[in-house]
Amino acid sequence: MSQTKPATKAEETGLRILDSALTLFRQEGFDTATMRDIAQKAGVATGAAYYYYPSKDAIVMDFYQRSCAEMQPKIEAALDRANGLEARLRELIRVKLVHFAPNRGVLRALLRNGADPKHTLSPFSPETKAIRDIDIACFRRILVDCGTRIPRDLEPHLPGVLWFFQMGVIFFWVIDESPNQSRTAKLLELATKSVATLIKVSALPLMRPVRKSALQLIEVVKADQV
Amino acid sequence: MSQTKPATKAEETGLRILDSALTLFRQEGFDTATMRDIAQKAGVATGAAYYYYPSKDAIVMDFYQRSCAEMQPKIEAALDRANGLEARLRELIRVKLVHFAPNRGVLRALLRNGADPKHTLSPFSPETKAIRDIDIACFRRILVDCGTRIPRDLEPHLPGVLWFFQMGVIFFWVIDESPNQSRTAKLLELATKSVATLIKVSALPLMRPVRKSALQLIEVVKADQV
DNA sequence: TCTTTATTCTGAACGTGTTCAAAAGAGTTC
DNA sequence: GAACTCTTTTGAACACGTTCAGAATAAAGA
Repeated sequence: MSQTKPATKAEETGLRILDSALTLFRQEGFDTATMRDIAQKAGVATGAAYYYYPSKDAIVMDFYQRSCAEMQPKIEAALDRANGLEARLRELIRVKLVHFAPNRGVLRALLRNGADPKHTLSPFSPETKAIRDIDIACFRRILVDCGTRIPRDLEPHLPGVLWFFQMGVIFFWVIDESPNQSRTAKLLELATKSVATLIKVSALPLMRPVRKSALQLIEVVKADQV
Repeated sequence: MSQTKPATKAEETGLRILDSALTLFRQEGFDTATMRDIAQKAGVATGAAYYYYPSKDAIVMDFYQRSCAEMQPKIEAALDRANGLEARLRELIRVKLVHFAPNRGVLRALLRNGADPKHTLSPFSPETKAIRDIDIACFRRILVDCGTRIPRDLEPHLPGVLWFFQMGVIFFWVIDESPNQSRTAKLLELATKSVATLIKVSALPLMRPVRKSALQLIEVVKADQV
């Protein structure tokens, strides 16, 4: 599980706690696995876990941050491999789902608190801003030289909107209990196609008023996610 | 707060617990108010609260159910008052926001677990199905004689989609910390207008393929919300 | 080497939601 | 009224996340 070499002893203990936690989360779920279990499995006292992580949620947070870092190269590869707006969008999201797949239950704990930006977890919180910015940058990269003309007025907001769309898909995936999450696969297929078409169509001169309305909406929604 | 006459003594105790809980929830928030506080304020032992409510969440659930029942007449009035698809949709949602306003924090606790249908709370859970069905029926009522032609293929699904849209607005409202939730007001204005336009446009013969795509998407998403 | 300081770890304790065996009432039957 | 059932109420106890005063260990300076 831990791919980095443990430099110091303390660092090694921290990783052992993280690994124990993730293993238990996978085996019995986030809620069932107790901090006492995690500490015991890591061979330390209960309190030690709190020396490394300020809370149980913080473990999930750390997992999330590490996952996003690990994913970056895979995402680069996917974007090189795929051509065109639709394929790139779909593959980018697919990479994330595949990467998170073994820890789907852990991710559920992360998204449990929905979009409440006041909660530490939640992809909208200030704590996750750094990750969010990197993420959104990926969506900006999707758009350059993708073969689809992006309307000037829409362009600066589109990465954020696509990121939001991605969050919707991930959210759906996390609570999707169909065998092998096949419904999410279908959704991803259909939804990316629709999104790509929508963007293409929105570039038509006739669609200017529609774009205007959409932009107004985006403005209102974005106001707090500074 | 309690408007119904307490028939039996037990019923009266139950209501006292509910009232105490809601008062404390409003005063100090759902998390800060403890079951011990609630019981004490109601003048009973801690365990008594659990004789009437199986859990702290269940109190919020009861509040939600009662609220929805109380709201029904107000909704009827709003639908009589308003004409046209857009106005009806907007007023229906506005009635709900106004009614919930004093207990916005309580509703936040309800929506905290997002869309996880496995959680007892959550507007998607089996426990809330009854309320959901009544709610969706209201949106069906919006559509009849609203002056807008609804496409045949879209018509059976539209009430559910509008209900979902409403949930989105409520969710936004619950986490909206702008003064007097003015951002939600703006969002409601813009979003209902867009939705109404979208429905009108979707009726054009030219839009048949777009409708098809949308319907496929709806099919996939609806599969679990039996 | 022997202090002194900083880091790492311990385990008891707190407050929380929740459970439960048993007590207290309230009705009903003889 | 006494015995018996059913409903209501109690308060101690449990498991959990979390805190914290202090012990153990490591690092640094004399």
